[in-house]
Amino acid sequence: MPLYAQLTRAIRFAIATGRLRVGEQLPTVRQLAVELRVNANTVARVYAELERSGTLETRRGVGTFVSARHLDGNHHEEHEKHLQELVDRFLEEANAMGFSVDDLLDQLQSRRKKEPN
Amino acid sequence: MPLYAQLTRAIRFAIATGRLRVGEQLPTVRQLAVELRVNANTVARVYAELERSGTLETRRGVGTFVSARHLDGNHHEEHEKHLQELVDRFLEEANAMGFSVDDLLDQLQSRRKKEPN
DNA sequence: CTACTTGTACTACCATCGTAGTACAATCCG
DNA sequence: CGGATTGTACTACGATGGTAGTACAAGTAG
Repeated sequence: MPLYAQLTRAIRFAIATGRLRVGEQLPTVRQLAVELRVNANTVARVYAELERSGTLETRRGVGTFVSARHLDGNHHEEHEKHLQELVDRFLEEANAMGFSVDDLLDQLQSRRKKEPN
Repeated sequence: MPLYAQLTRAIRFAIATGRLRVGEQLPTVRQLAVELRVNANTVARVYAELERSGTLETRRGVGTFVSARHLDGNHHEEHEKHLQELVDRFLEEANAMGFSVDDLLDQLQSRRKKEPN
């Protein structure tokens, strides 16, 4: 998995689990780049993408921060839509492999007990 | 989505839904290539991959056929394993987006009523 | 054996993607 | 204003992936 995708996922996860809170500042593009031994541009792209999707806010000369936008109602609806799309892709793939919705449900339910997220 | 992936999926689907039965012959590599306006090699790669995974059997000079192997017990176990892997990937992605297993279950269950596969 | 049909190996080309390098622009702060 | 800090645009390079072209190999059928 490419670096930028890993980073995106990591930040999203940190926010989703509360390890990064609304308003909190993220490391500077360059700081994080050095720390991760990655080009500054790669970090910048991630920040930019997350800004487009409304999870971050960036102010030049200051830094990048966790946006509050993903708490309002509109964003919740969008989030729901993303879940639906994810499930769509999932179903399609499973379908091509010959699995039914019920198969998936069974499998998921057995996970629920093992690793309750 | 690349041609070879589309084709793979289509064949898998056809077999899973019974539109292609065990023992039945598939079009020749070249036939299908012409029909789909695709290079013969692309079709060949798909056939080869499906043979490796045990869904097809190929006999030079004769043709390619739907294998019976995917009906036996071993293959069922493998199939199960693939399902687990698929669910793993799915869970990881959903997790990175901040969804819990329960969210997914809800979403899936609402699908079950609408499009019963 | 020979002609024909089948799948296959090898190669090369083109597009796309991911990343890095460098130079630029906006903002802050003294 | 002017230096420092922030994010950003542009470019280029390397790697990978997908497809096509061509030539080959294995098997069948007469």
